[in-house]
Amino acid sequence: MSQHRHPGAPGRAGAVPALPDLPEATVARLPEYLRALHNLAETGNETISSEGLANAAGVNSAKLRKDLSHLGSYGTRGVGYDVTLLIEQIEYVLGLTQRRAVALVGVGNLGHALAGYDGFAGRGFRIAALLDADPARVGEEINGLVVQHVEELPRVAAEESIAIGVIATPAAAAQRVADQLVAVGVTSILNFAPCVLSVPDGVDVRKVDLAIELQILSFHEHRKASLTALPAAGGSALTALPGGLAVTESQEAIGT
Amino acid sequence: MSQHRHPGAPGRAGAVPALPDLPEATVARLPEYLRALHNLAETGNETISSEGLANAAGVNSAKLRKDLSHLGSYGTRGVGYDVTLLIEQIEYVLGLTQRRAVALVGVGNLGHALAGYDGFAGRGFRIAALLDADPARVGEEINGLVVQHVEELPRVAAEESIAIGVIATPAAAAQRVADQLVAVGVTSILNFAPCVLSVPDGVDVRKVDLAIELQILSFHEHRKASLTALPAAGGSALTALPGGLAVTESQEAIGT
DNA sequence: AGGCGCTTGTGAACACGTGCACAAATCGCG
DNA sequence: CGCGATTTGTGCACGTGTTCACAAGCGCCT
Repeated sequence: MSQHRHPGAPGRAGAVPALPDLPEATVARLPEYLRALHNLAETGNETISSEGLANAAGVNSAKLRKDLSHLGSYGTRGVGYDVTLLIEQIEYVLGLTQRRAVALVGVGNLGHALAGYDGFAGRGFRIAALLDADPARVGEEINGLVVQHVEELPRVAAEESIAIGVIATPAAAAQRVADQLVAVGVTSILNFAPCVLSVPDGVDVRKVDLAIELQILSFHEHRKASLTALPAAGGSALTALPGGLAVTESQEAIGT
Repeated sequence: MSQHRHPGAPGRAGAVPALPDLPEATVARLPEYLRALHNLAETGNETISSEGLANAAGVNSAKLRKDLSHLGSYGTRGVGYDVTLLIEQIEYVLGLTQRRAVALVGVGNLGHALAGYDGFAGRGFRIAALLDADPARVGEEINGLVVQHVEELPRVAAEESIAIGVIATPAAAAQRVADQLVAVGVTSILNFAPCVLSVPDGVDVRKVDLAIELQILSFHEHRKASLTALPAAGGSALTALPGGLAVTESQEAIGT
């Protein structure tokens, strides 16, 4: 039914949607656009200009247009983009038209938080299973799901057709878990453990390391401190100990 | 005091360290190298070749050498890098020689996990304060810290000389918190809320959005599925409405 | 109907990041 | 003491991503 109405099918004649292989940088921004679009839709906007959407997503408008053009975009010159249509477009490309099942391995500190994070359900994902290697944690109920032993993974994967695995274990256990996930057919892994995973070709791994993010910020702090210290030429010792420069430019922030 | 002994001071004559402004991509990898180096140090390695370290960090060895060369690196040809020295170098550049104080705002689901995350303490950071806008949460003790009301931020910032703010609030509150952080002199923010923050120039914001990571993975899943589906040339309708294609190609992953 | 203003889509220049391949440097050994 | 094995540091070519600037297209207003 109504292939033409469905967001997925590009306007072209061809039958096969054949995802254009988007630049990786573009893919990484699409979710951001999607979130901004959902906000706009909720506030009653029917169309949005590239400029407006770019602002909402925090990017350059030319970049946004180029990104959207990659997916054969459906903007109208002089008007902008149809918000609903664009949402459907992007959700199709990102493969969010089906709700993907996620298995979360490692129900420790972070795992608990992830299990309870409502941002997943709202954005196309369903946590289908919680797993842990620690028998003491098996049986615990979190957010309506019961923690199962990680050895149950093959059965769970078969039942739920798991698409994505999330690793929230300590670093020492992560590689082993990754191997187990791969063994049951998972081809996408989100790794929160601070370590490098080796996986076969065809398996995608994305890594999130909270400490790394902080360290990057630390670098910029360090750099800013060394720069502001230079003109004064005063103390290199001070560079290491920024007491409280503070408030001066805070007003600038408010102008939204 | 002891500028010369400090790892930071490059061997050159000059007094001012004057951080070379590294390529952003390099900065983002340095923490990874640092982690790998700490592992190596623990397992008793005194030196490491670029090849070895590159493997441990999951990057190309040429890239690693170029990265290290940017910070005026201290490798020895024919031998490799002195692990301890390199650790000191990188820690200096990243500004980790001083332990930076972090204020965490938003002690909900995720905030709890972050507050308890031991990866911070081990890597140069100290959570100096927990803050929340919800009076019901104020007073709660997490990991030895008592949650304070977010209005206490100015006092806390003055006492602890907060360098970095972490926002783990709902999206609706994030901009307001960011403004407050900026107002007390914080110039680096790690934002977990799914929204764009606007901050004045000179303030760095890094964003971590768990759902976005999953959506990127989802795209690749979708793409992989559409590729394996193509040879079959079966149904475009099916591609657009993937009712339950699922598992078919799962075996492919196993071939290491 | 026609013109005008606005917005998209994109060609082209530019900046940035990556990877190869090799010369220069260092160590260990005979 | 000199030679060969090894490994760093880097010049260069390439690919990717970003930004500008503008022609083409669309709707609205007169």
